[in-house]
Amino acid sequence: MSSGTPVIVGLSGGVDSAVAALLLKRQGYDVAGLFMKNWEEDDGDGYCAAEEDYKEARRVCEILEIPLHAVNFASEYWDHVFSYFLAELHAGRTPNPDVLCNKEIKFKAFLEHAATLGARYIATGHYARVVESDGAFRLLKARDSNKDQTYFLHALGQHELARTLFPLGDLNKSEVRKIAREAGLPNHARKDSTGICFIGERNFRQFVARYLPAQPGPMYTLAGAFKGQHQGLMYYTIGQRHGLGLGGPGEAWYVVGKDVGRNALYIEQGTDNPALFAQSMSVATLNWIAGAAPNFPLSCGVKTRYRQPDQECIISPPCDGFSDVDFSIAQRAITPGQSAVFYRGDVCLGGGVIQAAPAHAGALPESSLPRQVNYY
RNA sequence: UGGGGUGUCGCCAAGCGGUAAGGCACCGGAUUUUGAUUCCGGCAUUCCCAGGUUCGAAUCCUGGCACCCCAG
Repeated sequence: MSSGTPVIVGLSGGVDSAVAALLLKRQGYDVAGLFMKNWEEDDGDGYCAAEEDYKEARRVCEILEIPLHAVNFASEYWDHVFSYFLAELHAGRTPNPDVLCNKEIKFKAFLEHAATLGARYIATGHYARVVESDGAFRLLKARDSNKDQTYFLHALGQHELARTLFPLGDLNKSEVRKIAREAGLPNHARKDSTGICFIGERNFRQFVARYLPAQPGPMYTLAGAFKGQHQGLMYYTIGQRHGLGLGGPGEAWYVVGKDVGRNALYIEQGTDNPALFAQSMSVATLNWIAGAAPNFPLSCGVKTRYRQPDQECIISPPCDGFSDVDFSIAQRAITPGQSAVFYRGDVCLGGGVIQAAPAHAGALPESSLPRQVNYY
């Protein structure tokens, strides 16, 4: 069945996508690679990271003896991912651009482009699994629980999963590197990439400052005590410790809230400060991978951030697009703008964007509640 | 210019004659396809200044200087 089926693999220059291509080829697919450049470097680092990635992708294709296509989705990336990223930051929230990047670029622009090239499937080096039964596709966590990336894939749907292969879903990272090494792939020991996808690892504050100029403002405790100046609300996120510059007596200080209207940052002391914990949250822009919403109330697991163990929760029926999610155990630093992703065992059900979470102690001033941003 | 108190890393803060704890902040690294969190490492040859006593002082003595409090 796989024999001769045309597949296009998104090649980043890293080990994972290279091994994905290798495995598909071994399985008999008609494999071609595609290198995406979605970000125009202009920060004068001397050399261009994308250039290096492209070279690696080329070398991989030479060894695998497969063709390599290249495409530039920089304008799509800017319009559908980065502009949202900036708008959310501007609104005092903490966006997850990679979730949107998957939805809008890798599993949309790329998927459509691959179709025009004649591909039946696209494939990536994501650690995740797709399983089909009776025509229904389910997204499952990767076998390597340490590398599972379903968190970033929760915004996909049936249309995308039906056309996607994740060849690494049953492998551990160490096995992937071993396969790469034994196959003589030059990038077998290349360091895992981090940072925003296609943009790369940056000093977050310096990077954001190029698009959203610093607007210093006051820092207050929830009781209203002035503690100093912050550099700009967009540079901080809930639960953040560093960058406040506050020494002195007592425990470390953490961000517990923002007030965009007053340009004020709220802080409290101690990693376990009650103001950092919430028993529930509201989630919007929900996507259900199955294509239809489940029955509510739904008892399931949830991640409020990448690599967090699943937490027990109950999802209430949506109302005007918002669902309340109650935790069994209060959660720390629930952050508006971040993704809440729901699971039942290994099955990723879908997820949405966190809107707000009432903290245990010290309700923030009303004006500090983040406003929702429309972006879909 | 009477009395009392205090001056140790950017900020808190141990030490009270034996050769400068710790925390916070900051910097670097690890972890990480967001942002965070977390973890590891670095961070005062020097204790307000100047003399003195002592084998040896941040710790004792003398004299300055600075700040705080209470009285005027």
